Amino acid sequence: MAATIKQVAAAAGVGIATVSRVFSGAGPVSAATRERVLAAARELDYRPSAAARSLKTRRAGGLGLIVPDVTEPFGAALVAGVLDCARSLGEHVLLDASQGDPAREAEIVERMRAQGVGGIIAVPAGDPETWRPVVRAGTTVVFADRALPELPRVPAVLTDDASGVRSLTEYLVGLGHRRIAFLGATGPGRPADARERAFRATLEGLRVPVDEELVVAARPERDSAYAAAAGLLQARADVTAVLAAGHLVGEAAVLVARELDLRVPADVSIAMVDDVAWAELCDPPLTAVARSGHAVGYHACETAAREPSRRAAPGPLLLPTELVIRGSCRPPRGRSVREAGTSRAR
Amino acid sequence: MAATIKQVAAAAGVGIATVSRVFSGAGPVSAATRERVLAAARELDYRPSAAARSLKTRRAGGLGLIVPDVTEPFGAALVAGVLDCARSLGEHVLLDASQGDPAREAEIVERMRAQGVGGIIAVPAGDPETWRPVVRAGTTVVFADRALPELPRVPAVLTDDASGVRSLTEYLVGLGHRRIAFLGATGPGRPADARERAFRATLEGLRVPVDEELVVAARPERDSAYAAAAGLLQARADVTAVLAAGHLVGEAAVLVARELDLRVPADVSIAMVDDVAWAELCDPPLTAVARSGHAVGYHACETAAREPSRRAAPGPLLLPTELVIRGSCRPPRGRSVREAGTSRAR
DNA sequence: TTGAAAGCGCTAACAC
DNA sequence: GTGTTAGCGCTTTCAA
Repeated sequence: MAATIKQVAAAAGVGIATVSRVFSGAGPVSAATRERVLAAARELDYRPSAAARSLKTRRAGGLGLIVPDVTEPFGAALVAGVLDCARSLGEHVLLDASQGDPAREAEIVERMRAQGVGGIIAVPAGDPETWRPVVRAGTTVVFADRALPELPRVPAVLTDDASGVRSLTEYLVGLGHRRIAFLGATGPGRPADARERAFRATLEGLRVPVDEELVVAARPERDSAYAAAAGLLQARADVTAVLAAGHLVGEAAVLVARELDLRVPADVSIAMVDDVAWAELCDPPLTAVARSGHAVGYHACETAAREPSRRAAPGPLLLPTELVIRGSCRPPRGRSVREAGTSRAR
Repeated sequence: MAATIKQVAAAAGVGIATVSRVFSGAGPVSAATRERVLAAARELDYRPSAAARSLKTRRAGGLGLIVPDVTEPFGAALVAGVLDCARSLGEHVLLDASQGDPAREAEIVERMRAQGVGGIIAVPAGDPETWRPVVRAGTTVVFADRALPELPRVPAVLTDDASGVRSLTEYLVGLGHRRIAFLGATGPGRPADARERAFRATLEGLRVPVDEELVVAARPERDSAYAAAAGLLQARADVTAVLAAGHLVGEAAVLVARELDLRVPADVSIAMVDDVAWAELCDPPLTAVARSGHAVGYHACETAAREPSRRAAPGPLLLPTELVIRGSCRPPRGRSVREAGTSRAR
């Protein structure tokens, strides 16, 4: 169906090598010849075969992109970032979703390798064994939004969640909160660890005791998030603030508070990590830690395209987060900011 | 780097054709030989080259997917649907975002064709000329979420928006509303036409006059949506209900109502098309027309994979929508549902 | 500056 | 059942 290089060559009255030179941009071709070739090609609707080219050059090109779930706002933004960067690089992208399942991820990686992608950008599902052989085989791999400690040599682009959680925790404590619940979001691609550690560390730094009962974790599903939030808020009416470590638990906290007739922020303050669209639509709008999935994707793609040799020093690239203060947090009932400040001082 | 079929053949002590038979699944191979080949392949970490295969078979495989924006909830769901289906088909997918720009779309299509994809699924940006040559060249094309009237022969998978809007309009009128504002969402991939037409038709069918001043449209950006909603609600305090034809205008309506100190649903009822995550988190939760992007993507992918010959009769596949009633709509002030019913009868 | 020719790794006839 | 062989469309020496 499609025209081949041979037909174009014949039509233009030149050798196939010349046509190849015109299209691959390499090698010298006289302007006149180039014109003739281009005209013939246009006439025949010729389109160089990517398959043949990559068979010959042994690099197929294209970037593989693996995210847990394109439906998650952060994942979608990450994909958009990669797409934007790939576009400027002239690369195409192969996308697949791992659902955070290592077995599925392994399959996807396998297929992408067979496709001959020039590099893979992934939010890794967790199993380092999936990646070790890939890296060893020389395929460029860049981790995004999550790194695997077992593979410190693989470049990674992350958001600085620890600092985001620290800011948020300090903000809450500064408002006067002492009994702050931490709703962790573990699961695929998102072990609560970093965020939870940051929460604990900040509290300790501020000399606020960590109430273990108030640190809970949910799997990344609505049900689990809801159960965790409900269990927490029902059992402990003395909680004055909830720090949700992800938008799913944030959503759950808002819903549970409403169910329990807890007014936000009069009865409980709520804040979360991930500034998703609805944070602003909530009533009151939710204070959140914003992190840019687009930036993560864009930088990951840039890194993947860069020559491995001229890459930045090892260690993940940490992108900043931003604390967006809206109306969902207030000093705990019966205390003003001032009193809170005082009580912190003593 | 990677092992070739030749090396595997040598290692297994067989001819390359045998190895090919084992991996392509075609042709008879004795169990013993197959085992030997598989073992050798595993040993060498052999992976058939997709490039060589598609060069030979002249069908590269893979599906191209073009959406306006992966960041839109509906678009993301559509992508997820395609991914799910492609996975079960054993196909990979090439993704790109057109931003609803025909020129960009044309570029993307061009690249995908060069890649030799087996079919393209697209939410078309609007220019039929992009698609005509593709279709003529014999490439499988399936439109999703939007069809091009100029190309009636291209299979399409759509949601039945007209019926969704009709249900919603009837619901609102049934509640007693007469001055219903329609906030259209035009723009990339989403001409308000179908929804607006359904709105008008339903109103007319119900003998409710259409107030032209209350039918406005916004471009699919937050600013434009907000401006449209604000202009409408400020100019016409007598509006009792807002039907937002998309989640962006829905969001704008909620925000503007809050800004204007309009209580929902006491002062205005609000409902929208597209049941996005925040609809349930709003206070009150928003009544919405749900349509499944996942289903659209899944079916589009199935259609693209099906033999063109054994495809269903022409005409788009219409997927159902569902009216999800929540708390954001109520009879207009000073009227009960009963009165409203009465007034409708007269 | 251009053309001829040798494959890249694989599949599909066709022989055995 | 299995091996041999002829390309698929392209890039890339090497000569001319």
